[in-house]
Amino acid sequence: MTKTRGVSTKAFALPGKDGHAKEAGNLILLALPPQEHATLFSSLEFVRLNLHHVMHEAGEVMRSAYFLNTGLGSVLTVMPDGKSVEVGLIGKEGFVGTAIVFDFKTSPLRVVVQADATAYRVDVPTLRKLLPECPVLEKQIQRFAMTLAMESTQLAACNRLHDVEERLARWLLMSHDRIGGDTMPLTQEFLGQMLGTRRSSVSMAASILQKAGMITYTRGNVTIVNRPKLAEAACDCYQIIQDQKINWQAETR
Amino acid sequence: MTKTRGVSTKAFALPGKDGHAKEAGNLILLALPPQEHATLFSSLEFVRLNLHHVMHEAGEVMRSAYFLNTGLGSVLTVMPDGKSVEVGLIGKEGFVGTAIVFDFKTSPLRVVVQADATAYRVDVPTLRKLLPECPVLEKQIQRFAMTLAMESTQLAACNRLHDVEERLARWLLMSHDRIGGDTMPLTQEFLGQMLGTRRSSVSMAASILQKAGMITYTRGNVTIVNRPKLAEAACDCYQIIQDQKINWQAETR
DNA sequence: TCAGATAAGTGCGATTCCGCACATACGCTC
DNA sequence: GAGCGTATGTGCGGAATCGCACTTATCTGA
Repeated sequence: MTKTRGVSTKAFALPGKDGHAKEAGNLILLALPPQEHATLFSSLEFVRLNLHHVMHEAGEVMRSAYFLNTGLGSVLTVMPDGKSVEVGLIGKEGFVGTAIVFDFKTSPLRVVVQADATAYRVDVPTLRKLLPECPVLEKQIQRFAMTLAMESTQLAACNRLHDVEERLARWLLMSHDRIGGDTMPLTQEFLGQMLGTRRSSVSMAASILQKAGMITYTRGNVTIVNRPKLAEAACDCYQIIQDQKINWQAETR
Repeated sequence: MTKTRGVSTKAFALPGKDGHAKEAGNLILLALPPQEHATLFSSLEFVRLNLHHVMHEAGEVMRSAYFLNTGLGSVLTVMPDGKSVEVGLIGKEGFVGTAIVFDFKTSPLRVVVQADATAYRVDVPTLRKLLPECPVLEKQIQRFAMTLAMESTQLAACNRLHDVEERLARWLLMSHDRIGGDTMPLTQEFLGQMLGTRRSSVSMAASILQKAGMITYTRGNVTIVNRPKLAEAACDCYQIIQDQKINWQAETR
């Protein structure tokens, strides 16, 4: 596990489905006061989520919520014609199912797993029952929801104003930040859905980044080989989003 | 005042700066229970906001929050180079300053007034002090914040995937919904900032809509003359956002 | 080892949008 | 009503992207 950015890395053990203790990497869980942790404890189920597993489907009733430990999830707006655009990324710093905390039953967004992930899952009815007893948890999820919302507004502008190559570089950096290694399981088709563009546009852009020595890729895998150079190719949006999160993390009443 | 969509239209009087009673059109205020209304009462200041007045500047500390009665506000993501994209609209159904309720001091978004507006303004420190005594208000603002966030994700996809003409039509419909009359004070330059495109692209698109008999416009003013036809020219996003809001309004635990 | 499935490379015409510039038209003020 | 500031119309070449289709490469499993 990598650094946890200012939050205690002291992991605690929770029981997994298979009876083995698992390490919690999720930063929201790690930061909970002991009594809230104790309250949640028995309701969390450790799960492994496969690549492209759909955690929430757009418009459908949400049945589970997830605290990711490893891997990451993509939040997508899906159009009636099937086209999609990514509007947010959720890793171990966050929570999948923010709308639940505001008493909504459905969400218009799809959330899919990128890279195999591990998470603690909780049933929505259970979570609703426990939330009143966990004010810190509720507040943390709410704040994360707003952080995610702000990220989506920046991505909205980025997707409107910047070209594919810049956005691809930006996207790779954002994912790289939340994944252990330098190699990520990605197809160009998938990247097209994230960036809201054609696969062939991704192909051209990826080819340019590869020739420039920033990345290499083979069928279904992208490896970042020169991150600083990749950061130069990305638009400012990457840094803007980073800075925003840092600012907001620091801001408390 | 128009219909208030399922919320009691019984207006209540609040003292204005000039001592005269003003009518509250803001739906959140109207739906408050009497005791919360009483708590807020004396802290609200009736204000008139001029066209293009900046209610919140991106990145700056928020000093006031606003409950709009008439007119509307645009929420914008602003890029370092000055380009901008609209990511949300706030009218009398909402609240300007949602981040405050989650204990954030700043917001990365600019909120500007479109069409002259009237609002109840409250100082941020005062609001923070009163919120613990107003759980219904807090919950309502939080839910509105999420609704706005979901709207922004749909706009993100729309701005990425649809062309200027469709987006312009969509935008005019959305604004028309929240403004009393059919004529709106809009320049093409302003519309370009909303849609994240060049003024001249707006000029071309507006010209097409005018020739098709949907709108007319003169220097700084746009009038909608055939709304149904305009709705046909807009992308599905208009209807999708409408439906989402209706769904979410109905959803309570 | 071969067949089928899936991923990636490439080409092409059409379209949209870009940045920029300049001309024109409108409305306000003196 | 003359002049000025601002809004709008329009044109141009170029760049990015689109939609589509076809080829090539790679992986997988029978």
